[in-house]
Amino acid sequence: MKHEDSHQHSQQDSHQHSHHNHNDCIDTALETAETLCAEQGQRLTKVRRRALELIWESHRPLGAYQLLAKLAEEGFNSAPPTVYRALDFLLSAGLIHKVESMNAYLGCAHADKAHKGYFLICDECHNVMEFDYQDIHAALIEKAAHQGFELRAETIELTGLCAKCKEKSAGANA
Amino acid sequence: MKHEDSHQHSQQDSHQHSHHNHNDCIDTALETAETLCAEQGQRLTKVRRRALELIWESHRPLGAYQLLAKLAEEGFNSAPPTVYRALDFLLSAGLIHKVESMNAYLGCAHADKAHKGYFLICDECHNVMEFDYQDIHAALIEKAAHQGFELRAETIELTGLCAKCKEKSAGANA
DNA sequence: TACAATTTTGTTATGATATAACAAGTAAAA
DNA sequence: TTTTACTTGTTATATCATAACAAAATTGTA
Repeated sequence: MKHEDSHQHSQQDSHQHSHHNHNDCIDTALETAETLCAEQGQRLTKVRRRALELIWESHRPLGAYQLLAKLAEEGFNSAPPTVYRALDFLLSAGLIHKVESMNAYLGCAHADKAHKGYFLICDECHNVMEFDYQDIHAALIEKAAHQGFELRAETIELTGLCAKCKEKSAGANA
Repeated sequence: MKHEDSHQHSQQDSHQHSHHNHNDCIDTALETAETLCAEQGQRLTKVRRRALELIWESHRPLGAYQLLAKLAEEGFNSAPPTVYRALDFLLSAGLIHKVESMNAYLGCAHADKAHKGYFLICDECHNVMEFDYQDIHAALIEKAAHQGFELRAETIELTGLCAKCKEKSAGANA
């Protein structure tokens, strides 16, 4: 069974933002974004670029209006279409994912790879891990095809308890 | 590879409701609901029961406000909490599923079986098939566990083109 | 450059989905 | 029958998202 890459967006378990530094991820993501947009003749404008950065800077999936507030603080227009347009752009460029069950948006860690967004979402700390699982993808395609269904997009969102929170709650019970 | 049951909720491909008769499904679902609620000491009140029926009568996942309108027509209270309370009850009893990517609700065809709702959603006709796929379920549990994650719930929503719509569009191109 | 075409952004308004909070009613248990 | 738990009514509001059209910026082209 082939192994898959995974990406933990946060290293903390409280609701506060803090010193966690994943600047490398952010830088990489932004560079990838620049490259992809350039290749495809897409314009990564100021507001789109900044929206993408802010999404990456968040340790958790970010709601549209949370993002809008951050943008507004920085002098961007504060009307909803501003943020939804940026989100639409980033989504269709494959630079972010929408977590449907949270109505929130998350930076995509492998925008260059043409993949599906599979997520593990912790009920407790609300951190989200993205994972890529080729076996499941293949099985779903096969399964759909078996019913004559041509698969185009997948929403795979798994909720439960992450390792840290499981440990913590076990500790609390002991 | 083991096979799984599936359930096609609609037999038509237009947006209109019509003579399609899945009264048997509805009757079975309602009986199951009665039984399950009785067993668990839950009260399937008038509005909850009627909400469940209306969801089943729909050929597609039903939005909360669509359902609310139908209930209101029949003399039930027309304020949003009425419908959301009924939906919450039915969801937690496992009698319906929420399709997150559509913000809509669907009768659950195997409420008695304790399963996950996996869906195939046609982009064209918006019909939804529920399917149950033990292999994928097992693989997901294993995959999550491998990262120390304890899985509690799964949202698996696959979109694309159903057999009928694929046929139709092929016909149009010929 | 000047012009047209295209894309992006600004702006106002509204639609769609969902919940908070507290009062009143109803059914079940003691 | 009184208490308790649960369910429903009611008003208000929070949250998520888009329609429609005007203005500005960018790009392509003569």
